[in-house]
Amino acid sequence: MEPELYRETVFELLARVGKGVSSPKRLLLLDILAQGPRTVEVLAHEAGMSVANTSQHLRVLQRARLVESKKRALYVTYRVAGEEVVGFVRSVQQLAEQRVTEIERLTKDFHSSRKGMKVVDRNTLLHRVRDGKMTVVDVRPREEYTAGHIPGAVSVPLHQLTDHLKTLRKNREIIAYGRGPYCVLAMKAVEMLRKRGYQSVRLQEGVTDWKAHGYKITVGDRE
Amino acid sequence: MEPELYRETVFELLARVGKGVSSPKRLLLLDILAQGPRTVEVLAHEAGMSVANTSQHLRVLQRARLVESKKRALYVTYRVAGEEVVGFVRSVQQLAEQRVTEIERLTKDFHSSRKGMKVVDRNTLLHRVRDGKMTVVDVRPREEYTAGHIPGAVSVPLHQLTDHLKTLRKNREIIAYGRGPYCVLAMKAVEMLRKRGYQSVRLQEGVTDWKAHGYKITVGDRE
DNA sequence: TCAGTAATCAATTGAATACTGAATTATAGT
DNA sequence: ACTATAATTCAGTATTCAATTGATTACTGA
Repeated sequence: MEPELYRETVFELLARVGKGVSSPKRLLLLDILAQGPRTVEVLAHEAGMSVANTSQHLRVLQRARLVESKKRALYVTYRVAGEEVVGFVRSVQQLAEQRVTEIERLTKDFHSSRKGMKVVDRNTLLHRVRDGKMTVVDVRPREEYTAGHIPGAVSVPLHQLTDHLKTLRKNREIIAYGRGPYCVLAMKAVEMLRKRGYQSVRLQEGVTDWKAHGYKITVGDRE
Repeated sequence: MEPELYRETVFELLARVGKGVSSPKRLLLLDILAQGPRTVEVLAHEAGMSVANTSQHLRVLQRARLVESKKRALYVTYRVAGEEVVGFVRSVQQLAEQRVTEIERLTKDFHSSRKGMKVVDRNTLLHRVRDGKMTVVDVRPREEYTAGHIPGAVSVPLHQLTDHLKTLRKNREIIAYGRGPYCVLAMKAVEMLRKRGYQSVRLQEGVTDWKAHGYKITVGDRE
């Protein structure tokens, strides 16, 4: 084999990983899978795409060895193929946020278009919680909360938010967080709370980033 | 703007970075640019592709903000848009090498198909050099050697290798290195040396990795 | 101003990709 | 064996992408 052919073939294979993160849908799927394993159906639903399409994107991700699957009974469960993959996807996001200025602009536009939507970073959260000024609310589904959440956070899945309203005091600031910086759940929660007169802000990131920075997390949901 | 639309748009933008590294040719271009800035013509030549095609790939990379260009006189010089980009490309390569098993297999096949092509890692190099058992040879073009090379390495650009043969002793082991793990220059050099009876091996990586691991490098070419 | 050169742009081709909806496969429960 | 369900595969269509070719732009130096 000629060296040139070898190099060409290697780069072809390297590009597989790149192809994995070259589509918005696949990045979204990876973002969801970073939260924990999912079946194809659930993934399709959460990503808002058809099952067939999801399955095909997953095949691409699997070829790139970014995810792996396991069949149990009727269900095929996909998971990220290791913690390095989560880190890699994070690095794509960070590089993009840092360099692709359109993202910053879009985010600014988005927040100003729905004014009142305040965002808060990890440090601010820690300080205000320490001062007892804030209630931290985890809006993800119960299972994800159980799998790992910010210490002291209360589990209030988005669809149960209205029921939990009475337990929340209006004069206390509420900080909601979800899956990540682009988590629609958290955004909707904050919006809803503000509409009803609560002082509510959103944490800039989700649990993945929290954990990635070495902050403590709590597992389980028993008091 | 709806949260869903925002999320969708953000992921679209994130995917730009992914698209940048989703084509073998673009990965190759980035690999070359990691060595230092280049004009379009030079890039096209080194990558073995047409100028127009190169230019178009560069446009994709620029949209992803992975490279940036500067026009001076007739020439447009491209460079990686920061050290983070080099790190990112490295992380793509590492993830792929680690996970895409086909790469390992291919590499093994390649080396066994041209037997005698020995590869050596950084540690081995350091030890044997310390023992005075090895001559280290940098086969890249002079400018790249000047921009930064392994301490103690001699600059012998590939096309001048035959001229330099007389200065090399046959009973002394020669270790050649080039731009990176897939550097065709280094492979050809080793092959040529072995054909002429020299004991020659290739360093597994190039200067970029050497530097990335915090090892010292020497700049300049005056004795 | 004009010839020459580097780079980009525009138009085109064929190949690869994304998505949909229907057919197919695999498995569980009855 | 039969039905229901999860997932994959397939066929078809629309879109995007890679690469080539030739034209165009931008600049230099005579």
